[in-house]
Amino acid sequence: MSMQDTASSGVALWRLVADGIERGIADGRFAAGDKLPGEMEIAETYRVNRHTVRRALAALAERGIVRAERGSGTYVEAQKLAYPLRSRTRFSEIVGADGREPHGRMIEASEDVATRELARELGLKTGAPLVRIEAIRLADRTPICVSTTWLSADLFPGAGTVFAATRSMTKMLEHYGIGDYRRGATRITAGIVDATDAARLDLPLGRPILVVDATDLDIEGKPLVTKHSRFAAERVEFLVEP
Amino acid sequence: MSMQDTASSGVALWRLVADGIERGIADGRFAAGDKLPGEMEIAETYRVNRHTVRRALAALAERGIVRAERGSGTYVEAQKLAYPLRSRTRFSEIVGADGREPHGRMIEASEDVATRELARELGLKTGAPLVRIEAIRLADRTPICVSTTWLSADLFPGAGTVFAATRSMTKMLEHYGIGDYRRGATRITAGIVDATDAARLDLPLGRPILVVDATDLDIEGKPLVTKHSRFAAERVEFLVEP
DNA sequence: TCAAGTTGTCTATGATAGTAGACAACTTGA
DNA sequence: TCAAGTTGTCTACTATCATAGACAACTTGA
Repeated sequence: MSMQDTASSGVALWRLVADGIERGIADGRFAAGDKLPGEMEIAETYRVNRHTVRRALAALAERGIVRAERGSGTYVEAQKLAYPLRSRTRFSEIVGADGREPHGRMIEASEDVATRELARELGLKTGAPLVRIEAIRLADRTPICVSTTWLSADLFPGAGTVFAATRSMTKMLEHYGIGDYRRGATRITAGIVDATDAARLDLPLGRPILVVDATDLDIEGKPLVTKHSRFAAERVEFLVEP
Repeated sequence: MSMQDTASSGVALWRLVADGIERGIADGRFAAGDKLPGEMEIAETYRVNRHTVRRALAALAERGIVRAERGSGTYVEAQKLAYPLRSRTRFSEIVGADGREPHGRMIEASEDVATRELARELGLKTGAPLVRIEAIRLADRTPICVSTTWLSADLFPGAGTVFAATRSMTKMLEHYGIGDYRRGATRITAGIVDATDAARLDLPLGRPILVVDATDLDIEGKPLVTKHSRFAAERVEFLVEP
């Protein structure tokens, strides 16, 4: 296939190759540490020029998924981020412990009112005013999860602005005088990524996600925030320790 | 956003715009028959050049999803023709019920002899003389299907000429004294349009077609005609009712 | 009838995408 | 040591992608 003799789909060839290799890693055809086929061999299997393969591998290397070694080969880097689920769960600490650099960014903040479920989680009344924050978290340049966070608009006025500035849930809570907090109940399910999250997580459509619903409590056990997070399943591994 | 100032994702801008518009149609923000915003307005909402919008609209028009009218605007194309598969299936009635005007036209008629399969379908002997009719059916000006019809040359002499004049299978059968008929077995498969049918259906090459093989029977259950029809999949939706 | 707004077409320019070939630099195993 | 195989880099060429501006052709409503 070439761009010259087929109708263009609007998706670059190198992207198709990169997605193919990434899928191979995600579903275990290539394990962490494995050597990928040579660039020429990949080029032949995809019927594509070697330079196009190199473009695909460069994109994967940029995201830390593979690593090229001159003279030797290209190896699968992608070890899943080990994400322990403890009562004290801080994204930045977990990523830092993995030797990677944590980043956070707010996508959107808005006013909302509590549904019955949200009110129960947060210990508020149905219809109580809430702040809803959509945020994304990354390790190095790789998106790990997107999460929707709700918290009381009465207790945390202007929380969206504060979070946008601090880029950290922990620092945002400190701003309101919350020195420490801990994880309450955590529910884990799985699903398929939707189009919006796919774009945010830089995932192809149809990939599995880990869905985590959790509420953080203050030291007295009073609910502070409740979150609905979607993790790229292929980039993270939850560790539940007794 | 432009290819110049952001890291490329490997997905063309026009494709993102086209996907966005298509999603808008799919989730009902634009209904069938609606006028889309002007090209300039779309360009502004997506922060993109008008030519890029035109590329996106061209791709959608190519697939029959929108239709541009010079000087007026770009409109969401009619929804798929709902085509119920009942024992009494008349193209003209189905199209009329959809508020559109049915048309038929003979492309070609020729003498033929029955293969074993055709003979079995029509209750004739292998090698029996047949009339073969190629015809096209349209709703308003949109081609819906092309079909090849075989019927006995002994029972229906000059059928090709009669069909060319009446432009209707029902009227042609009336000419031979057949007042009513009903649909026998119907087999549905799908395929890719070939060059000949593509030209007749005004379809780009590579588009999917619904292939229907069916035999019509008289009121006593005796086979009258057998047909091999190819429907433009993007213009029709079969409804199977219990 | 006419002005405003719409799609269609043309030219032009620069950045990306993809192919092609050649050679350098390096690793591995015999 | 050496040949084979690997990744890295360079040049060259073509097609596509995206932007920009101008104007033609057409529709609509006042």
